[in-house]
Amino acid sequence: MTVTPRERAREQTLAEITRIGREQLATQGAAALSLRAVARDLGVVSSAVYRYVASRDELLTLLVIDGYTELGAEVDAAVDALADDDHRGRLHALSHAVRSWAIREPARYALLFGSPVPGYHAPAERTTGPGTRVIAALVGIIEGAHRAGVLTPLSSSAPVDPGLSADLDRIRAEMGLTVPDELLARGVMAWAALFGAINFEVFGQYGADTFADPAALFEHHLTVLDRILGLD
Amino acid sequence: MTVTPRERAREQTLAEITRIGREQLATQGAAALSLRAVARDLGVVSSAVYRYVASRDELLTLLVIDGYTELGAEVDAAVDALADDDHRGRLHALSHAVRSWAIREPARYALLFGSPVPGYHAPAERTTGPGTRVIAALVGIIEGAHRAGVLTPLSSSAPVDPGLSADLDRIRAEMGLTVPDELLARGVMAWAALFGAINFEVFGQYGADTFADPAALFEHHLTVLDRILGLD
DNA sequence: TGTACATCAGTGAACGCGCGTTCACTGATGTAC
DNA sequence: TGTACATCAGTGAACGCGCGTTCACTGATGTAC
Repeated sequence: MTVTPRERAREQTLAEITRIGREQLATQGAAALSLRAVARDLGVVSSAVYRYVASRDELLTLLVIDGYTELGAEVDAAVDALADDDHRGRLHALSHAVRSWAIREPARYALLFGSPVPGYHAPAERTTGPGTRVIAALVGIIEGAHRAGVLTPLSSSAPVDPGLSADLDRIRAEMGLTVPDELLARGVMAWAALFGAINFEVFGQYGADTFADPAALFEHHLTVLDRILGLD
Repeated sequence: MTVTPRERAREQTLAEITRIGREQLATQGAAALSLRAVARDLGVVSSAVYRYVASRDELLTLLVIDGYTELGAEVDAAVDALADDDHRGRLHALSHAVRSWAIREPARYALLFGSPVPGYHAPAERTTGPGTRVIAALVGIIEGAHRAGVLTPLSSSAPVDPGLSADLDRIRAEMGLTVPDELLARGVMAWAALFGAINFEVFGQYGADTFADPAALFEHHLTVLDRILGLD
């Protein structure tokens, strides 16, 4: 199984194509991503790209996987840099990692978490794995804190609807969790809230001059996240 | 100031154009919105549309305003249907109104709250007014609950960063509010969390079969919203 | 080591398509006297 | 009420543009004997 020069060249070109795709995404947005433009930047005739990528949708899929993978790696690295029992530290590290990546890579972030690209459907069998790394990390933190018994119980813990409970059972089984329904449901809300806050900031929903220091706002948001999960 | 038949016809055609634009949005997405397609549906030659709309961007702006206005009206109606002192009821009515509209009009929702349309910048002077109706209603509910003294104080109320505090001062002045910094900041997070949850549901971030009953999940999210704001 | 053949990257032309926008025009509707 | 002129909605042709994808091809790189 030696790697031939040809194979190496092929991999390099493919990597170059996704690199150019990322750039295109950044300057034009996903809807304007075009194989012809990629070919131009690659210095090659448009049809040549079809040696590497079957279609425009295939390139989008590569970019989706690429984005989820990079984001997931950064999140995991940030979380793992902290001690297992520093639950709040890990939650904040995760949150900061997502926000930093989103601000650094707004177009790729938009591809993953913004409105769907019209006419494109990501193939679940290829994107689900990389696409669930952040929520997996978040749920892992919650599970750890729960097992350590450091989550302050809710004063009034609302019982969970039976239909929802069935869904949560399945998730718990799939991910090997022990957290109770109500806490798991709060975890989902924390996840949505985190990305909602980042969406608003990255997509400019706050308005141009409303918050001079969005980082300070985000820090406050993190205290709210702690509160949602009972991590305070 | 009588309305001439010509003026009436003009207004009707303009309304027809935005109606067709809404349809296009629903089937194609914002990036694919095209004046030529609108002209086709209107049964008119493509250049005729320019009698009514200066450019494609102008049509997008009309659709943005149209969307914010409809959403704002539905939210206001839902909130105002409840008694002034039913703070939690009003918060839930607002949330349900936004969610219902988003699910009913996913493409228009995406135009307002999804990733920015590449190459298009909404003119702030025309969209800010309609675009702030939901947050205005939300903050109004919080202000009312605060004045009524029904918000349970936080066990540990994190002090707010000075830079953020300055921003909040400005907002408070602009909107005529009396809520303290920390509560106002939580209101912003509640706003982001609400839209984050709706984003995930409408944009399919949860995955195809993860939650069989998203309405039940949303109900639980509302209890978390209550908790964020101290409305429980 | 040398030759014959297979593999594969990249070429160039072509297909059919849709887009935004401009411009000179026709003909109907409105207005001033 | 009737005529002369102005306004304006809509036409049709054209501009220059970019797109995804297919296909027969050339020529270099690799492989088997």
